[in-house]
Amino acid sequence: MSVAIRPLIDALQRYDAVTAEEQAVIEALPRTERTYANGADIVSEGDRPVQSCLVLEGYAIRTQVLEDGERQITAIHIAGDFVDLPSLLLKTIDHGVAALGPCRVALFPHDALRQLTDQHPHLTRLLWLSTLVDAAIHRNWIAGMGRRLAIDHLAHLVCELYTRLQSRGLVDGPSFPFPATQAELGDILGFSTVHANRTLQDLRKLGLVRWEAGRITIEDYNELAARSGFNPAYLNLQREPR
Amino acid sequence: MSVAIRPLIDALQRYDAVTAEEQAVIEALPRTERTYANGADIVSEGDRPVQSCLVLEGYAIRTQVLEDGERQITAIHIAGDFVDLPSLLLKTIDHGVAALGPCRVALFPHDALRQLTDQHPHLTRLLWLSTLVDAAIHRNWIAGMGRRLAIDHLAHLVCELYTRLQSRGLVDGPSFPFPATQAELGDILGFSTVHANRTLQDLRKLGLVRWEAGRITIEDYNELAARSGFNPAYLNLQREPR
DNA sequence: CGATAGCTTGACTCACGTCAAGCCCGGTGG
DNA sequence: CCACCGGGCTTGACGTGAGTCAAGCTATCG
Repeated sequence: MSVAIRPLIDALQRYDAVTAEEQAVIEALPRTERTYANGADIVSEGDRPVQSCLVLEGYAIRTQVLEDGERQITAIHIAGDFVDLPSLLLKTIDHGVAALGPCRVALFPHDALRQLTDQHPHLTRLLWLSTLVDAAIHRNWIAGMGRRLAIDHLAHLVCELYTRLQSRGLVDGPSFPFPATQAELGDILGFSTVHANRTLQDLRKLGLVRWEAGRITIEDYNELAARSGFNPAYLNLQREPR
Repeated sequence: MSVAIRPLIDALQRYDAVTAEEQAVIEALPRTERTYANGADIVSEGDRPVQSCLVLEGYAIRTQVLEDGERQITAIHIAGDFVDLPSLLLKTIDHGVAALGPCRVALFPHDALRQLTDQHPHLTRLLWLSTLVDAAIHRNWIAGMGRRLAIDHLAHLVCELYTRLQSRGLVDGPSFPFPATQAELGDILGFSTVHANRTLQDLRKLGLVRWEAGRITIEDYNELAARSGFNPAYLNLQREPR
């Protein structure tokens, strides 16, 4: 039972030391576990959730559906990410959360989390920090969408995912699972499905990545990072007093 | 002296009641005031700030410069916004903060803010919330850049700015100051300068906005909001227990 | 062994970028 | 007072990155 929560503690440990007492506080949090199938809604747009959702295994995405029915994915969350923590304070949620591939999550009631923020300032800062890193990732997506060519935007995304997964021990050498279809890749990057396909092929032809059967393999990280200007500093993966 | 800090308290009051005691805590925070000229750097990319910056008057922007020298503006901050609060926890800052037009700010040392987070959980939650609203704004920019036509993306921005300024009492009827050049508008929306100009003209020709001499006047808010799918819910401007 | 979801390709269109020139206006200095 | 300058705005001509439409292909699964 206390095993289930490990991904969160490990994620926070990357930012700053989490004391044994703080770990016990996290492990004592009431929670329920749930598994969602690929594509299932975890939180629907417009809900007022009374609990927050942490990814234990797999991927969750935030999605926004626009007036004309087009969809934009605004964030990708990996195991250890507290996807829906903002709903603790942001009462109105204007986007949905869905499973990308099969996804196991833990749900924490808001009152228990709020109590934690009343009693444990350092843990609160670490949770706050995790939402600030999400915002830093958002800003990098904005820069990519506004100013990068399609191929470099995609290259940057691959570097970002690789680095985030790697920091949690979720990669196999240069390769990691990523169960998105090309239509979903388009929704992530802001491309049409056709253009997502062509851009992927361009990266393949350059010998930079392989992407098949729900798995990405990086063939030349240095070139990917160089051409897309990827610099992992914004992910704040160094341990510092926070 | 206690007047200077009013914009922050007013901003937080929009989210939830701030008690007299909490107001006193904010007013007691040590701080210095500074004024920057149009375009001046407030925080440079790569700095490790030891203080956080609140906008008192005018506008501040976050900017990211890409490998090829192109610039993307990733956020616009108005009076009452705690622009640089993330640097309290996010030790590595991968973007710059600059003045858009003349800008007056207050600078708060990090150790005082950290102490506040140790002692005042409710205030901490409100500050946290303000950074969560920033992230929600980022997600809407992502959706706009990825999925909206230029003209609707611009219309959405105008609605967003108007609503945020209005919630702080910073508009004159349908009109508000906005000292960006068209080149800067392009950097905000991810357009070339030429396209920013043409898109603006399209909005003008439709009779939806006027934009002259550093001032935006909304001529038809309903149509702007309708065509761009603007829904202010994500700004979380209702008072709720947080 | 169809059915279906996902991938790939080609042909064509269009939104937006680039390049280049001209205009307007306020500021500066002779 | 006027010539000059530069920043910002506007316009036209043209190129290109990405979208759309449509079809065929491939793999998986009941």
